[in-house]
Amino acid sequence: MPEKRRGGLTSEALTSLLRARGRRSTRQRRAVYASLAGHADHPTADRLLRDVRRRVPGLSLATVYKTLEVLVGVGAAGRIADTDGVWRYDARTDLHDHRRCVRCGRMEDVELPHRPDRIADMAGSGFRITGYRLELLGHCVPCSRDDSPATNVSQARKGETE
Amino acid sequence: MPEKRRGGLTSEALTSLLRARGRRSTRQRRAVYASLAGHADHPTADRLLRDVRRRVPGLSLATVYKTLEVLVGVGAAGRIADTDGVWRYDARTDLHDHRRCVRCGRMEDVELPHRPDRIADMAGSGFRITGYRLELLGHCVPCSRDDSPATNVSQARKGETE
DNA sequence: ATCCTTGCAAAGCATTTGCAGTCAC
DNA sequence: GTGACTGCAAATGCTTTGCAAGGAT
Repeated sequence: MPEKRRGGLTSEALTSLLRARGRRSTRQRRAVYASLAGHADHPTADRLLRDVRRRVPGLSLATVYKTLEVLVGVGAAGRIADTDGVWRYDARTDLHDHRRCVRCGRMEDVELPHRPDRIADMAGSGFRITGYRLELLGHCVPCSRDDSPATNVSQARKGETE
Repeated sequence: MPEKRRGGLTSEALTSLLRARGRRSTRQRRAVYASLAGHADHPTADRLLRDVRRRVPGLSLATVYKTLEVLVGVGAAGRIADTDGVWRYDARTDLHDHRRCVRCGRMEDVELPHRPDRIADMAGSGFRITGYRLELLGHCVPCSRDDSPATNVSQARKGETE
């Protein structure tokens, strides 16, 4: 389902960005970025590997991780700690929130009507708030059709209590 | 700093709860729970091990994990996925939010004035919201005194982009 | 021709699991 | 006495690291 550009940088823009930061533009990096930008959800490194390998056969998982670190470093990607302890990546680097399906583990962007600055008031007793992280939990559209097999149940293995 | 009961169940109440659920009340379980209930922050399994070992010398990390699983199972504790991918535990099981110091990694409870049901409106396009997770990020009081050495910098190692 | 990147394999961590001995009931 | 629990050690799964060979500039 992915592979369609969903915004993000063009291949050339990515190359410029990398060079501007003293990093090289390689086939692997362009391909990983293209795949990431093509995902509306927030793929894990492993997911990206399987995806990109169709175009770059020899690609290794270590390279995916190293590449993602570079992409995050130059500001072309963001890294999100999922509640199941796995890193997820995102071609969007602006502030936004997420929603995660507790059944299949899928994580998507959400546009909240009010990105509250009110949050700052929530501090309390001297804590100096610099940001926050909001994750909505629930059931995504496919998983709401209750009996259909979960898209990717394996990703939902560890639940969170709270 | 910890070891003072901060609410939570008495030793007897914990024993009753465990028995009611068909589990046994052991020295290890009571000690782990007592330590957990004595923490205002949200300790990791490793932190609890170091803490409880002062009272129960031979305690193993595996037992701490198994115990925490049982405590969560009987509703005596909650488990929170930290943004650095490490599990943290909490003797509070009611709904509440957290704030985390981005410098020392310390995570504490926050009482938000409005535990919004507004959140439910944030759904969008068929996503059925069942809950959410809000984590305020910032600098805790000790870490706000900028030059003081961080309480526990090691816990802050992995940052989050967003 | 540099020296940054890649891919492999091995190492690191937090967490989980298997199993014989031990303890709560 | 029995079966659940403990502690050790080994296994797991994700991520990182070391290093020789390869590729971008």
